[in-house]
Amino acid sequence: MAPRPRIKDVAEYAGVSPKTVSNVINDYEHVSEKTRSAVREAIEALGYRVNIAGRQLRKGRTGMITLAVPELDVAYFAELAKHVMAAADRRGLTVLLHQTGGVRERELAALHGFDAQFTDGTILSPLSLLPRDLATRDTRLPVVLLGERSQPGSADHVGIDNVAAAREATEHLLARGRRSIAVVGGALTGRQGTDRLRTRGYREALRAARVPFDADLVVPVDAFHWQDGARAVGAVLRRDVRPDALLCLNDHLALGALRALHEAGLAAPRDLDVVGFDDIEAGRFSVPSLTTVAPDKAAIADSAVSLLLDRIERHGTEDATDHVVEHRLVVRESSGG
Amino acid sequence: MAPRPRIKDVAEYAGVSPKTVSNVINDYEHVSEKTRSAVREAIEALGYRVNIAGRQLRKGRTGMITLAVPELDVAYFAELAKHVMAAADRRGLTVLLHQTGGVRERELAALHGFDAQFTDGTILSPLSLLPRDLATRDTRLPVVLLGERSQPGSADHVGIDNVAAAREATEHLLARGRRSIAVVGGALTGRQGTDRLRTRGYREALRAARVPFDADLVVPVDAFHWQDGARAVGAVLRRDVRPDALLCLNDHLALGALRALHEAGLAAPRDLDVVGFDDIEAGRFSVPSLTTVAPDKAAIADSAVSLLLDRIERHGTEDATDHVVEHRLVVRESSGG
DNA sequence: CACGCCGATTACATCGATGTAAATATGTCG
DNA sequence: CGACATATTTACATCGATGTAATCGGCGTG
Repeated sequence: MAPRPRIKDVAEYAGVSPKTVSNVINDYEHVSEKTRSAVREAIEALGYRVNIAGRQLRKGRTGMITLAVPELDVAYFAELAKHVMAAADRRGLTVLLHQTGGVRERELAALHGFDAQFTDGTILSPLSLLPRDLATRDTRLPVVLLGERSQPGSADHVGIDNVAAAREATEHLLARGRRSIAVVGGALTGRQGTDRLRTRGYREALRAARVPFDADLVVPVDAFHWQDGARAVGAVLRRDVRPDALLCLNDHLALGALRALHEAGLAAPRDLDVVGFDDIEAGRFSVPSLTTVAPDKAAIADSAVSLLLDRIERHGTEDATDHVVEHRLVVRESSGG
Repeated sequence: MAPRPRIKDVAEYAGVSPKTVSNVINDYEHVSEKTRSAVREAIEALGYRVNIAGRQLRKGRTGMITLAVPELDVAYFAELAKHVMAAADRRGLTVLLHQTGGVRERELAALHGFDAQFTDGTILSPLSLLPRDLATRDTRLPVVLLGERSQPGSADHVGIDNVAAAREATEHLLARGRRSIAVVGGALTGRQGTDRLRTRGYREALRAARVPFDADLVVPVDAFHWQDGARAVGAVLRRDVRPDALLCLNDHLALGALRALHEAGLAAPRDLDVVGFDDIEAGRFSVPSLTTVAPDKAAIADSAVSLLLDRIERHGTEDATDHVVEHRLVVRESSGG
């Protein structure tokens, strides 16, 4: 098996210097039409491809960015990844996709590790990262954070207004006459994560409607998967008084909850309402279909990529910015009967 | 902003040669404990990180492989990607994930394009690739195909026995007394794709049970998404005689079908049975839960990575092999009343 | 026809890390 | 103590591509 041809081989084949071949490849303007086509032919004939390592070593840029999300089999992240790849593609970038499992150590690796220094920058959707991890990060490596806003000013950030989104969802349930609304996946203490923010929005809505807050209705979960939603329903149903609505902090939880409710002989919206977050495709086709807060994923992806590219190109030392993208409440069967 | 330190800077700081630093980084055995720790300190002090481009240029391998799938928001591929990443991780490889959209041009790019020459090898799940695309491919670039077996012998391949799987699923429906089984996503002609093979298994089961085959029951779809399953149900229900079972060639189709049936006032398994393929998580939590053919995704991922690694390391010119991994029928509510 | 100009092409150094082989240090044994 | 084996460290070349600056060649002009 012949080794891969190098630029030098192409040069010899075409009877020119290596640099001329490079000039052709990079569309340098001062190359005569004749040499240009001769080189093109040589490239074709030898099946030559640029060696990215060599180019990167010389140029200092890879044209690749890393997208690090907790898990791909969480539909929200898969859908988001799709948008990010599309946005990157439009700008001539390639995406290296990475799963962190939501584990701090691997989120750190996304910031500092192999990928981070290999690609030109990182878009990270953190779950466990601590504020100090960001404070002490190597600012030479461009980063954009999605979702959680760990520490204002520590890095560019893109996300929806989680407090407002949760408030609107809760208002919707209140407007339907629901008064005992459980927050599945909610959190009162702990890190300033999405769960905290959404729980705050929920409380704001309650207060505005003068509905007393009951800490018992905040149901914590281990993770944001289907089975956690199902388990949470188990816990909720063991209470003396059954809530009349579930505000689930993502769609997987909500869909798992719908399933568990079904098994318990209950149905939304007949017996209680169910609302989720993320607007994943499964929620459009579930029975009942799922009311959800739909973030503008395309806008998130687009902002993230363009912010990152700014940082990369400007070696940006400007202050970190915070981009808030649109969301809207999509009312479907699970709270719309 | 200080430039990133190079190995040379570390060497100067520690008072040794660059090569010694390299030796420490690569855990070369003959380095005295004293220099080792001095170098470690220097690395720490300067915040040094290996420059992958330099290393790769020298070593010739990237330690990265490409995984190219049609779409990440098809749950099966997202779940598969997760397994592939885990398998790669165990072998010290990083995965570059790529979406082809199922478009031939981009599947070709996965074989020959940027990624293919950049990473050490490619695992490709093709949809539109033609046999000749594989016949003419550059065999210097290691490739493993998943799912469709385009052309025996053209490249290593990993998949389940689609014919047997479809036969078993059909036998299951026949055993439940179903006699009019529609194949949603089925195909009688066209490429030797998964759909063809599964349709063949379906027919084999019918023949064995002496149930006449009705070509009208083969319902083609545009794509294998939820909405296509829903649409197919619309078509099926417009027929004079309603089938008593739907064999959907993936779970998304099946779940879309369940939803459409619900809207039509029908329910599985009461009015008809529904079976899918892939065993995606959504099918475990749907109402009703979904009977499905579960491929051993972990095994697929593991075989694929290890086959690819073989090719890479042995510059394998051996004949292409074909790995068949296990599958099993998981019977749930949608055909288990 | 000599000169200057500009477009086309090339020689050479360089990006950062590491393999090779040689040089140097350390240790062992008779 | 000297010879020799072994352990540690180093100089140098190299991986492939491209930026810099120098060279080459053709053309118009005085």
